[in-house]
Order: sequence, then structure tokens, then C-alpha cells
Amino acid sequence: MEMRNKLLLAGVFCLAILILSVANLSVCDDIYLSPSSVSQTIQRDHYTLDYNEEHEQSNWVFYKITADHIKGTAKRKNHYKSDPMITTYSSNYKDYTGTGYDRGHLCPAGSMKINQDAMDDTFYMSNISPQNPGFNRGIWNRLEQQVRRWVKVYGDLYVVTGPVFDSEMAGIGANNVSVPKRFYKVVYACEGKGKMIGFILPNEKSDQDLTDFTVSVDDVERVTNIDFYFNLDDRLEDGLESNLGDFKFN
DNA sequence: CTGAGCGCC
DNA sequence: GGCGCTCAG
Repeated sequence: MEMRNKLLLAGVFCLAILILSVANLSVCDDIYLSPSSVSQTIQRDHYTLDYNEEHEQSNWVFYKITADHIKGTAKRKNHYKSDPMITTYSSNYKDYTGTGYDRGHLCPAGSMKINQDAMDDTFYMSNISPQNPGFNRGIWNRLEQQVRRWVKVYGDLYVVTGPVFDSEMAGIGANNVSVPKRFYKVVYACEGKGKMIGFILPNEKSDQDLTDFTVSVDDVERVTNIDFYFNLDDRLEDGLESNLGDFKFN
């Protein structure tokens, strides 16, 4: 169990590097997460995810947001579908029907407007977690919109999002999809000297400010047992993961 | 596909 | 009202 949760996102970032190197690789793209021994990592054009079969949802989803990703004209079609690339089979649409939980995106559709395929790819059920409706449509949505605004201010962002798997989670649907009690998000702005920020939010409606839920990336690592090994070379020396950066909220 | 609701700016 | 997140039929 502990080993299972000991995800190394390195694989992800390595894959990301692979793709990005084909295009225009900058030093900012030289990032990696660590891989897991039991989960399955799936890479698509604009995001990479690591699927946890036990909980029937992803351990993490990693994606890069550029100005083009949020300025596109892709149309939201809401076509949720099982992920055929998950060899152990992903959750399916029906698992969530009638449960009272939203099919909540991890990599948000609204951040993948760069083209229609990119947005459609976010509707694989492997990118979905059970979320309290008030949470998904409320503070979780607010956070994603804040991240998009940050792109305009700080440039390209690297984001990792996922559920926190606590003990005694409820299960829904024929596939017994775990209902997370919390979700996390890690944001890395590479431009300039770089900065990072993390969030851990309870899976419930909240009227509180986003700033009430900010934590360091180190804190997220401790809670999730995921090593967010951003390969930052000397940037790491700055202890980016140990503080809250200086992101402006608006 | 349509109409509808929720949450928030 | 607008947008973005969804729901059910």
C-alpha cells in the first residue's frame, strides 16, 4: 500500500520531456515526476496521467498550460467515455450516475481549449474523480480559473492535480470508485526564478478564500506520498518546494 | 441532442 | 447576466 502510493512522477515528466523535445524544448520543460510500480501511466498530447486501479481513478494528472491552451476555440461536448488505454479497465460513465457526485475533471476541460482533440481527451473517465457538486462547481472551479489567470501573468504553468486517498473512503458504482475526501493541486511557474504553490482542499462546498488552503509542495508530498520531483537543477536549491512562492490572488 | 440547475464573478 | 461546472432524459 505504501509502496503503491509511492508514486514517482519521474516517468511522467520524462515522457513530457520526450514529447516536448520533439518540439521546442526549453529548460522549463525539463521536468519529471516519479513512476509507480503498480499503476499505469498514460500519456496523451496535452496531459499525462497515472491510473490507480484500486481506487478506479488517477493518482495524478500532469499538464502544461500555455496561453494557447486557454485561448483556443474548442467546444465543450461533455462526451465522457471509458479510457481504452487502461489495461485493467477504467471506471465508466454509469459508475457515477445517480450517486450524487459530479464527474469532476482533474485536468480541466477549460484549460485545454487549444484544439478540439485536446479538450475531448479530458473526457476520458481516467481523468475523472467523484466530486461533491458544490465543491466541483464552486471552490474547485475557482481554483482552476485562478490558475488560468496566472498563465497570463506568470507565463506557462506546470500543474499536477489529483485526489488524496485517505482511509475509509466510500465507494460508488459497480466498479467501486473511491470517493476522495480531499484533492490536491501543485502549480509550478518556471519563468524567471520560478515559484511553486500547492493546495489541499476538502471535497466539499466552501465559501472560503483559496488562500486558506495554500500549502507548500513539500506539504502535498507528505500528504500524498508522491514525490513531485521537478528536475530543476539548481532551481531546487532555492527551496521552491518548501515555500508558498509569491503568487498573487485575484 | 435538449433543457435544466448550481456556484461564482 | 455571463461563464464554467455539471445533471437527467
